[in-house]
Amino acid sequence: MARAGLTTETLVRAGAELADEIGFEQATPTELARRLGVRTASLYSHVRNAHDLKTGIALLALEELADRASEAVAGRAGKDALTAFADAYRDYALQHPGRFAAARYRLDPEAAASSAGARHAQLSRAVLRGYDLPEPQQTHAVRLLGSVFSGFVGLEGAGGFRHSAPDAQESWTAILDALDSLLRTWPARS
Amino acid sequence: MARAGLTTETLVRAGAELADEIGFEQATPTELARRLGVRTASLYSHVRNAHDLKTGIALLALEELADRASEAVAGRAGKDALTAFADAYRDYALQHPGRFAAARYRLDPEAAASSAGARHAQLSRAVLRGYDLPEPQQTHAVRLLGSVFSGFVGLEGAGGFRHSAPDAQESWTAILDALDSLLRTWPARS
DNA sequence: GTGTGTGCCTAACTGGGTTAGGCAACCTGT
DNA sequence: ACAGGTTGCCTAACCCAGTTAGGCACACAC
Repeated sequence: MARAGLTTETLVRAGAELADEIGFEQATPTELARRLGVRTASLYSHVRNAHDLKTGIALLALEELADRASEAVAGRAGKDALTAFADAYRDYALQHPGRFAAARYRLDPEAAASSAGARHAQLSRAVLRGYDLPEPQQTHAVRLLGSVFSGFVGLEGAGGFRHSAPDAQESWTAILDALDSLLRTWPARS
Repeated sequence: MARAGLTTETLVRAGAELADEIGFEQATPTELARRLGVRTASLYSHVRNAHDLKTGIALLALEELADRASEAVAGRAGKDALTAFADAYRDYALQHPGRFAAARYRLDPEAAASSAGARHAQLSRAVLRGYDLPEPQQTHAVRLLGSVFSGFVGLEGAGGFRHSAPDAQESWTAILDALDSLLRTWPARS
């Protein structure tokens, strides 16, 4: 019997493809093994268990997302940077729904530490450089941006905007305009 | 053997409790039956299957959330209404994490139609009455609010703000200030 | 007290996740 | 070219969740 040449890397990448096709939750070891033409038990030489596999996919997705965001922000500032950053995020979610769902998978502290989480935080702050906010407003703004992007994309993916006009793209543009305007005039403190 | 007096209603309410205690995903028919001192198969006289049970919990949560939001918005306007609405949403999520997760459960169109979805949409628009935005800006603003609240609460629940200062409450307040200010000066169009 | 309906049961099956242990394909050195 | 060890993938087995079919007995209606 020919060896399939599995590695942890292979499994995680194939798992990510699978997640994009059938959904992150449905990307089980059993289904993955089926796709790879291999018995389920064979996966367990390369990943500890199902959770481990999912964690691997999540880490891959976070890395890819950070790569794209980083590419988007490079050489841009102000609203340009904000828009490019936001679009990188949303486009990734639309092109890779399974991976994006994975990126929201709850990581245990150990996995979280080895994740691209820190890069994401840095990138958000880089976007805000053009707006010149003092601490702690900058942290609040980072959290606002994270909330809006994650919330919008989550709702869009769940079909929340599908059955009402205008379409999601239009709202997305308007919301980015609004955020830009907000960041330029962030209220000092009430 | 004494009858347990199960009904669909009982199961859904017990399921909601269970979800709050151990998580929505973990609130399985098996575990629910254990809690109720009943065999798993016995549940199937009252709910069609596991998905049906989860849908029931989701509908309950959406109803409860709409009740709270409605109560919060009544008799308030402008920033008052915005804050009360937002807090109702967030407080519910903090007090009932399982139910809140259920509220984000993907419903099939039939269930969605019978859900409190329409009430939620109405309530968002009611909050915005005080800000007097023309269409289509109002729709964009509704979607922005939905995105921010759902995103923030989602990130907070996932522990996204737990390991950095300042604490989530402070950012929440700042973000509501910022949103109020944004809504009062929403950019006409670029 | 008897009959009837139905609530919860037992039994059995499907399918996913996981572990233990074995066989054979590959690599390494001669 | 071949013998050694290594290791990749296998078979076999088990557990646990979800689900269905069918039966017993409790509770109410008379």
